[in-house]
Amino acid sequence: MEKQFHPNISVDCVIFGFDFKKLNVILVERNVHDPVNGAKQISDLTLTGNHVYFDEKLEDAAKRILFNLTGLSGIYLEQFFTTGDPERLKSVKDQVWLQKIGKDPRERVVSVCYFSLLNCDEITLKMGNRKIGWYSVKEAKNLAFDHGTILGNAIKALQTKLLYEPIGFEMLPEKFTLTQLQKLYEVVFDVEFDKRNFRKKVSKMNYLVPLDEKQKGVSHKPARYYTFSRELYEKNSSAMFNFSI
Amino acid sequence: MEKQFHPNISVDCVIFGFDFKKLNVILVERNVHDPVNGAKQISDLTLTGNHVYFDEKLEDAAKRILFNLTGLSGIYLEQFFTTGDPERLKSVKDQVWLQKIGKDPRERVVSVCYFSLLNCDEITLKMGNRKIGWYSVKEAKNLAFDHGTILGNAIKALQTKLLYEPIGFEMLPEKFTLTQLQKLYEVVFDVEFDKRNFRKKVSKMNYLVPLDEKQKGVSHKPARYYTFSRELYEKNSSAMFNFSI
DNA sequence: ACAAAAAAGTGTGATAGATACACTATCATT
DNA sequence: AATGATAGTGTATCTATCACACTTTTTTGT
Repeated sequence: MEKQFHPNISVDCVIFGFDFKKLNVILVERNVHDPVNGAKQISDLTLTGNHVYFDEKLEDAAKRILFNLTGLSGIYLEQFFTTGDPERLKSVKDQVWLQKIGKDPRERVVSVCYFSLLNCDEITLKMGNRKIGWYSVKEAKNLAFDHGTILGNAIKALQTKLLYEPIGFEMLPEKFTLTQLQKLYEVVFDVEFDKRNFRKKVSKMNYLVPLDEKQKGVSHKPARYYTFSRELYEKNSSAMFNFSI
Repeated sequence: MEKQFHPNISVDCVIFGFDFKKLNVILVERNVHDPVNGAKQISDLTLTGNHVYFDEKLEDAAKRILFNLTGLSGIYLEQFFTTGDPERLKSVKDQVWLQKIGKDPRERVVSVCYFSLLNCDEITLKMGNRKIGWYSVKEAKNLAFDHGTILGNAIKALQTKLLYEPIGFEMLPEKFTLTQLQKLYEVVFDVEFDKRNFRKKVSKMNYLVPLDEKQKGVSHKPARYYTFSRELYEKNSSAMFNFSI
């Protein structure tokens, strides 16, 4: 027996990535062409999401979406918001689209939203026949459905979480430089920090471990690599992570 | 035509209240007696909640629940969590209960959870034939369904929110003393503050307005009343609320 | 080999916020 | 008039934050 999707329950994933320059999010193209003259009826972007199977946990559905997209498991995942008002899929465009992909456009769908964190460079994305890719969050405008609202909430949730917990490292490679770490905080909060003060601050975080290894092949003084030790972090749980800005 | 509940979508409300001594939450008794010998089969407590109507927004359902309970509208309300795993209502007790109240126990129900804030003393609670009342959050153990998890998440959400936004006042009367405000923060975070340092801190919040009015009928030096001015708070939005502890 | 370009890396002084700590003032009750 | 209860207040130390500029190390181009 084929697994069945629940018609009323879906999961959307806001997948953030950092490319050392800006904060990005994975979006998927949504295109509908007029069957007669071939003109574009809809051409915009959606978050990644899917309905849940009848016997599937919400978080497992989010993991499934992430795995199908990236081939990775164990990705950082956090539920942050749920949208489910009766009219959220009722715009003309959205109704046309739902028809096209074979969903009943009359159904009310509650979508439980998760954000997750990736290092942009470490993955290749794939998804059937729709184009998928990284987009700067600053340029991600006019999304389909209520996905603009979801993305806005996701960014706020990411900021709040980043103040209290050391999750920024999820968007960096295993080894990273302090400048990269600083840039990460700068793009998430849309501020700039003074280099010396930033380093003074993170130098108190003893779970940020300097390595005996430096950048190679850069045309300037190579920076030292650091790594995040979750073990050390959890040991000194008294030394709460607090990244007030 | 009678309004119909959506069988798969519900809302639960975690209603916090402060009685100047401890943090409380509204809970409802859930009793089932054996139809033959009258012995108690189930006797525990649930949060307040209900399914949403087909054409009802999630937040409107939460407002409806609050209004039916307290007769009040305009109560502070914040979505914080959604629970919807397939087995969340599948324990024997929960299945018996769902049968009793006329729900299909096989349906999967996603519950979108809101917390709201009240001043305990200002309301009288009512709800059909089930007993309802305030319970100390510290004593709220062994709740029905997955309501223990929901309550735990609600407390964390309340703490996080309370660090960033001036919502504590929602749990106080219009006029309150600084000692009452201090006690509120102490019970929510389960810490103790030094009186002088606490007052030094809040004295910088110019939206906390001292009144020309003091406590009456207390058998000790009467305390000055203060009030929270949302207007002043929003004017000086640059002076971000930040209650780091 | 040398100069230029690019980012890494480093210290100090000033200000603001956090912490620890103890006594006096004012009311009601007896 | 004395007691009990809570309100209300100041100072000294420590820690964190902020503003700010120059030297070091590497590659690249000549």
